[in-house]
Amino acid sequence: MTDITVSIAGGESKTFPAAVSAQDALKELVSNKQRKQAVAVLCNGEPMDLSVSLTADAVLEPVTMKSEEGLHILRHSSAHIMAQAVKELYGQDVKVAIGPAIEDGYYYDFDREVSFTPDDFAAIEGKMAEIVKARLPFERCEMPVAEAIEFFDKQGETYKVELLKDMDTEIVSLYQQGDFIDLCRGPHIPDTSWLKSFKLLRVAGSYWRGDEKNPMLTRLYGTAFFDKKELKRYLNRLEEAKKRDHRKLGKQLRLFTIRDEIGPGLILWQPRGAQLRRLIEDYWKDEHYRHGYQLLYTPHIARQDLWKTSGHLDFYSENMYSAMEIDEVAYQLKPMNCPFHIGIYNADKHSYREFPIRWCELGTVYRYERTGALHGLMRVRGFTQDDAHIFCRPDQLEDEIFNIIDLNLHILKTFGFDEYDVYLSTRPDKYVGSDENWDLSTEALKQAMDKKGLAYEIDPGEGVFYGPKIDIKIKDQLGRSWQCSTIQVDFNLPERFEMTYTGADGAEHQPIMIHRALMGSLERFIGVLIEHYAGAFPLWMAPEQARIMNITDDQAEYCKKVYADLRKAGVRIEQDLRNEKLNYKIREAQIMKVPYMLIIGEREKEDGTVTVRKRNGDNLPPMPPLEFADMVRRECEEGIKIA
RNA sequence: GCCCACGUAACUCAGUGGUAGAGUACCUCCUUGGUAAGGAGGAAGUCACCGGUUCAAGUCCGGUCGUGGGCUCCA
Repeated sequence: MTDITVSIAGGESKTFPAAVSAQDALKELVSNKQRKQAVAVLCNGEPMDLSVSLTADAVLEPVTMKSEEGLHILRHSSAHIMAQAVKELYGQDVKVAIGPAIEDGYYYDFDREVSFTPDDFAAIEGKMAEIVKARLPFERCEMPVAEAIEFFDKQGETYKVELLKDMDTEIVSLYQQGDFIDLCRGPHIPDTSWLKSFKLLRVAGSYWRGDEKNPMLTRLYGTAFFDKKELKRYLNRLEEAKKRDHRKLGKQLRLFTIRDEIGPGLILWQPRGAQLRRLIEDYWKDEHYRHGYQLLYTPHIARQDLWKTSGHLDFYSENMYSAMEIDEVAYQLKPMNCPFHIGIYNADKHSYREFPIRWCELGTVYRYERTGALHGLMRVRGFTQDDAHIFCRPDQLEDEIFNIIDLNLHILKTFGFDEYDVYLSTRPDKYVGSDENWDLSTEALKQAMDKKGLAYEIDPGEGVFYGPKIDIKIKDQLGRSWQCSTIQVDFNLPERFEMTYTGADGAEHQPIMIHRALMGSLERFIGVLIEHYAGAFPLWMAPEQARIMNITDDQAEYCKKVYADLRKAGVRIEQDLRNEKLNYKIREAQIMKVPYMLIIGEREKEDGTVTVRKRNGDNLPPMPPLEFADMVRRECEEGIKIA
């Protein structure tokens, strides 16, 4: 055992006997210097896999360098170094705003007359490398807010001044490396040389404090890692993710297209995409029927008065398309399906004995989205919700929520998603309905999730004004999480539309209404599916399950017969009988991610068989065509999970 | 909507003021080849749209539309 020399941010170091643990050594070093925060430890000159951060209460929290928190600290420091580089390069032209670490990296917002472009990256990265090489220590100091305001005001850093003015503490901490001093809570790496590998990634605009009334700043995004290999792995992952991008695959696999002459945010489903969608829809409808739902169809427009009654004109008009006049009456495109389902409810008188009523519809709605928000299939202007409305009595609420969650998770699982983030959004400041009802239904949502064993976070005050809700987000390959499922209790519409049922007591009561969508919208869900499977869909939802191909023209007639037989047997098969080499045909089928290729040469023709090549390159022994059809059927049945 | 970048053939992209290009796809011909691209030829573009600068604009400037990365919002 050798003695250990421990160094911390600011450059202090001390040698301790080997018997002292690094943690204790550090504690002593830190307390001696009365530092409130420090991070990272150099032990005998080598980085140890340990760092610490001290909270204001001087509680020592060891953090491994390789941990999320260690990485976070590194990236935060990298943001400071980037800001220093920018200030050194562009000096007085630039005001700094804020620069936190985020998932996968960090950013820093700048205010500059001329925006940055990726062309500036090389210069900034070069300057950062110089700063790293200079081994500048990160030094912490504290000062009263008033003093800090004066300090930053003198330098014209108006954003820092604004931040300081909003702070309710008396003392703030500043961090300095080289000549660059930034308002910061810390902690940071001991000195700039700790930043071994970093890269600027992109430039984007963002509003000061996220408010579009504020000035637009230029945001530089970057990332940093403890070693170059990890950075490389990260950049490779970004490349991989790009290859899975549903917009790229959607084009390559001929699933959907968006065209200027049709309009932005409006999806055209090509035959393969339409096939995929139909398979999903069929599965969805069958599963809903099995779970006691009834299917509805409703129109796309309704009289404007309907939207007045529903409150959409008051609360949602920004998202609605302008009215059209039909026989001197105003009509509007539907942004939601609910009022139509309520129309169906109100067409009859109802008894408590009918409940729960579960009505579902693949309902296409149109919502105005700002051009900058549109994104492939993920964010569009016309989309089809897998909508349902459940009408029930208060005592049925919890069971119904449970059933919905159960069906929800089951359907997500069938599509291969078993990881998601779940949020429970509670009563906002402005709301309708009684407190009693809110408490009752929030409790019902909680109970149902607990019963299902579903872990969730609470989003306080984020509920819709008409009721609490559960949101389930699934993550795509780029790490973005997409809200798909949503379950919302509604106290508003039953009231507005004067919905009633006759209770056991013979009196009229108001039903509880639940809105829910499991996939959210078919567009978004299919977008997520494309990225999830990188376009290589499981057999049961593959638009083209098999492609038959001949080696020479001599097998063309046999191929046509097998093709016809397999189509009749329910296999989604296409044929490639072109005068091309087998390699060429396989390559094309491979690019289109067709699960099975049926290869037909003289041997297969003689024996009346097909040779099956799987998408992964494996071959199955030759088999009669109908045996292949059975195999496909069995594999599909395994894929479609029925609950 | 806002900031930045981009828009050239069906697709992927080159082309920095002087006669519109490549690869793939498509069509024709040759080739009949057993597991990821055989060969030759042909057709294909109002360089997103509108306006301006210039002897000359795909290229420079302005506007419009669209796309991408973000901000905001959301299924």
